[in-house]
Formats: sequence, C-alpha cells, structure tokens
Amino acid sequence: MAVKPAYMLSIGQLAARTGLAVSAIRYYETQGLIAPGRNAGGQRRFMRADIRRLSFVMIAQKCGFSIEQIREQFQSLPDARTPTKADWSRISRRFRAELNARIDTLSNLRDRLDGCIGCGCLSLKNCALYNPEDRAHKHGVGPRYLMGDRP
Amino acid sequence: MAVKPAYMLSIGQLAARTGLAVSAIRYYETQGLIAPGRNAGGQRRFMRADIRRLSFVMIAQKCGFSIEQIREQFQSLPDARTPTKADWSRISRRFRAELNARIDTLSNLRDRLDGCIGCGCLSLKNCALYNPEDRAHKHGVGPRYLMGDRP
DNA sequence: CTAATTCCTAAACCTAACTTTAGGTCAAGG
DNA sequence: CCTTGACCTAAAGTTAGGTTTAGGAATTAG
Repeated sequence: MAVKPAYMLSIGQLAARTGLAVSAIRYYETQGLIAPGRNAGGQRRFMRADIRRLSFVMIAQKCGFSIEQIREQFQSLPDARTPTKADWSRISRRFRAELNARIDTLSNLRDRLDGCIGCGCLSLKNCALYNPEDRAHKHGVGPRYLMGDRP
Repeated sequence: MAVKPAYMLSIGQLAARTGLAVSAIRYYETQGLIAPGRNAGGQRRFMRADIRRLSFVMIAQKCGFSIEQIREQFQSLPDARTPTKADWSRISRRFRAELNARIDTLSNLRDRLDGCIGCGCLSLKNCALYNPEDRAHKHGVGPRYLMGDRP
C-alpha cells in the first residue's frame, strides 16, 4: 500500500513543528536536505521523519556546520526508506566526533589564553597566542599554529 | 617627540606579518577594528601593536566571533595609547568567558547526543535532542531547549 | 631619472544562507 | 460558490565578510 495522506504534513505544519520559516524549508529543499513529495495540486507533502531531518539540520547549524557538510552527512541516510534508529545513530556518531574536535580546538585555545593571562604576556615575543614578532616571525606568518584549521 | 616612522609598518608589511590579505586589512579599517595613521603621501602606517590587534581578530574569528563582537571587545582598549599587558589581559579574560560558554554549549550537546546514541533513540517522542513529536509539541517549537541561543 | 612595485579609493562582485516580493494557484469553511 | 488563507515558482534583495577591478598616485630599486 502507498503512503497514507493522513500521515503527511503541509509545509506550514512542518514549519510550525520545527520552528523554521516556510521559506527556509523550501530553501533546504533546493539544497537537497529534504525531498518532499507533492499532492495532486502540486503542494509539498512531508513525512513525519522530515521533522527529524530538519531538527538535525538546526542542531548541526548551531554547531557551525554548513549546509554542504550536513548534506554530506545525510548521504549516509537511506533514500528509499524511512531512516531507522540505527541510521540516525550512525550519523550521530560521526557528528559527535566532529563536535569533539571542535571542543578540543576551543579548549586548547582557552588553555593557551589562560597561560597568557597568567603570565601577563599577550604582547611578548614568544607568547603562544600572539606569535607575530621578530623572533617568531621566521617560523611563518600569523598566529596559525594555534588553530588546527578546522573552521 | 612624535611617532618614529622607523617603527611603523606599511599595509603590505603588516599583511606579511599577520598572514592577512591587504584587502582584508583595509576592510577591517572600514569596520573600525584598526585605525592606522597616514604618511605624507596618504599611505597607511601601522604600529607594531596593530599586529597584536589583528592576531586577536584572527583568533576570535576562528572561534566564531563576528566582527561586531570583536569591535565591542576592542572598545575596552585605549584609543590614545598603546594597549598595555593589563589591557590585553582584561580583554582576554572576557574572551575566555565567552569561549567557556561555547565549550559548555557544545559539550552539553555532545553529552545529549551520547545519551541518544546509548539509548538508540533519536527518533523517540521524548528524546532530548529531537523534541518535535506530539508529546513534546506543546512545550514549544523545534529542538530549541537544547541550544542556549548563543550563536 | 625611470621603471617596477606598492599603495590609494570607489565601486562592483562573491558566497552562504536565507527572506521578500510579485503574480498566480489550491484548499477549506460558510 | 465564493472568499480567505495557505501554497506555488521565479527572481530579486539582504547580511556578513571579504575579494576583485579600474584608474591613479606614491615609493623604491637600479
């Protein structure tokens, strides 16, 4: 049997459920984050599972992931069937790893900052945070060894 | 006595020292993050202290702070004199607090995610991460109690 | 002194992530 | 049936954070 219309949501209902703007949901469709069906009149019809997808999008964005990165994550979700718990669990595990990396980067930065506050430097030639002066200059440019370059 | 030209940097030299593009430095000037002097010919002349300012800008941006937020932080730096260690230490302390808040938000998120992976949910009505279903619906919209709303 | 760099401004352009607008269609209630 | 509100598409506008371009002027190397 086919999908039961009774279980489907209009874009406005989905917007109400997720807190997203209707225009944002349409935009996410153009970006391949969701792929709703259409009813006879051409209006979008969403499955309840799409609430989950969009919730994930919102959370991931709050964590600083781009739409492109989220789309990549979603590629491990099945196209044909509704994602299972295992599907979401797998994707969440990856997400967790990314989160941890970000936390580590920030913690590292904070600890160096602590060191600088402690030593009163922040302007000294060999400060770990501000490495721009003459002595450190030959090692390269800018404060870059501070940042793991994971934006 | 006035400022000694020998101690000043051209925009190209500052760019080389910080790793920023010349265009970015000029842009930061329009945004009020630096206020270089000019020489007789109208070219910008920077003080060495500006290297520190720009390094701070780069680090803060890596941490996700906007230019506006950085400008606000910089308002506690003195206009008239070169910032002292104490000035930078003060600003760093605030920055540290912000960093900690971000780390906490991410850690909180990760822990909730851990819980979800552990319980295999991520799709259940009462999952802490995905709160969109019928039961939770009446408490408001979206997965918002997860996020402290500090972007 | 001259040529090659570097620098100047103003304005246009760029990407991401959306929102707004314009002009029209669909669906639901009375 | 008719009206109102929700929905549709396409295109233009918006903000942040810059970069690129165009047309000159200042500086520096030889």
